[in-house]
Amino acid sequence: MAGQYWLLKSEPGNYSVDDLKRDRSTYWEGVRNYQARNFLRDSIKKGDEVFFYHSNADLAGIAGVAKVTSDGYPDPSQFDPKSKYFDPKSSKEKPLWYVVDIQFSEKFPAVIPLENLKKIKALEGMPLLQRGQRLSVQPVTRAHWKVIFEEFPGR
DNA sequence: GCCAACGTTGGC
DNA sequence: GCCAACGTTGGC
Repeated sequence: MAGQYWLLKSEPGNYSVDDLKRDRSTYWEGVRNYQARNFLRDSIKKGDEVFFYHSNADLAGIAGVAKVTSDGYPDPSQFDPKSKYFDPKSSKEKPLWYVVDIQFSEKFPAVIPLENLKKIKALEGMPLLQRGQRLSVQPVTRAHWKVIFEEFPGR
């Protein structure tokens, strides 16, 4: 199957696109929502591409692009009592939470603000733009992915 | 900091 | 299994 597209949210105060650019790669730890977990465990595959989204930021919006470099695997932080993501309900035999590895691809010269995305007719129906939606891992259709690059050629 | 929307927990 | 209470997310 051809590569799929996703949007991953991060609070830049916690981990920003600049952090990813510096690190070059990371694993997307700390997702503790079952719907998002299912995407990480079952759906996201090595080779997929993701928008790096800044949430809870001075300027909320899409900040860059990254590439997925692994399929989902158990989130190591859930087993670490010292981690803020530690989950005593999880076990190595039956892990609850998953991560994928991602690699830096591109930082946009300017964040594409959520506000601007909302104005684009062709993006209607995109999960990100739905009222009250707060899923931190979301699928992005190929059509929406393309529209965003077309609408913001210089980003 | 506010608060609406949503997810999770736990008593029954 | 219901649902109120509580906690979290995230835009503003």
